[in-house]
Amino acid sequence: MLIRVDADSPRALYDQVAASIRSDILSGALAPGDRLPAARDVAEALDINQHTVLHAYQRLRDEGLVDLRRGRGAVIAATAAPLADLAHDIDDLVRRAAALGVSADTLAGIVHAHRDARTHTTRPSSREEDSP
Amino acid sequence: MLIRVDADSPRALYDQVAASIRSDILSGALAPGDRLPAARDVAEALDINQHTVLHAYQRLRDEGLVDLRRGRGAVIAATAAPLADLAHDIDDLVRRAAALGVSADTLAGIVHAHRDARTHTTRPSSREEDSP
DNA sequence: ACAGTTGTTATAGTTCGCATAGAATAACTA
DNA sequence: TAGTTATTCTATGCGAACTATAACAACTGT
Repeated sequence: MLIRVDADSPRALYDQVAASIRSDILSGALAPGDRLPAARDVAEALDINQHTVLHAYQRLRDEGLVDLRRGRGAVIAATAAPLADLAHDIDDLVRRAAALGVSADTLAGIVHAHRDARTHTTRPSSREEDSP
Repeated sequence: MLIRVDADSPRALYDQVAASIRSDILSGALAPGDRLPAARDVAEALDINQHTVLHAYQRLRDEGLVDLRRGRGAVIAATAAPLADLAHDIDDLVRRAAALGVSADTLAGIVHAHRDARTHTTRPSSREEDSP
């Protein structure tokens, strides 16, 4: 497995590291039980700070994707298994969106907002669209 | 239409405003040709700065969802039409992910990373998972 | 032509998350 | 016991986000 980050990207470094690992879980390159390299090693290899890598690891832990135990390192959690099941569906959606001219960036924003999709409040407070 | 923001959310205010409008386009509450309220008015109603609202509008313009012209205001672009076509698919995916215990937040991260899905580099650089 | 509306641009200050650095500590492995 | 690795702490620099004011340019309606 290889983690890539782009210092020029507007995206936070820790977020890029986490995304990179998520992708590997999604593609099956990383499976439950597999061990991630030590944060120190990743940091050195990418020439970034150890804390930044650990930040990514801790975020993945919050998402239930990895288990962290000091002395033992970071291990892909069993909970991560369902993620691979979504791989095909996600790829499909992204592809279909792209065909419609909707970027993955925009699509991600929509998915992100889908937390309160059911409590969505579109109650009209003023009229702006009544006449041609 | 009603725009909601949460000052305590870790998400940027301008991003919340943009997401709120995107949702309304997605649900059909806003259609091409519809006019958004003036940035000044939205800012006053939400008790935030005018620039923050305009930042959201400009982001939506970058995504091709709205047209901005001074003196005339912000209007939903014709390009935004395909977005509604994705509504059902997105809802499906989010629901399926939730059933698997994958949060919309995590899902959004994955979709976001799908920009370089085809040039993805999982070339092994070291061995960590060869034996039990 | 004129006044009102609305996005655009500019400047400036505050707050806060991100990233860095160094160091000490606790849990696990061999 | 020695080595590995995540955890926690303090501290600093940087930039994005947000705010506040103000002037300006394009468009609308009268």
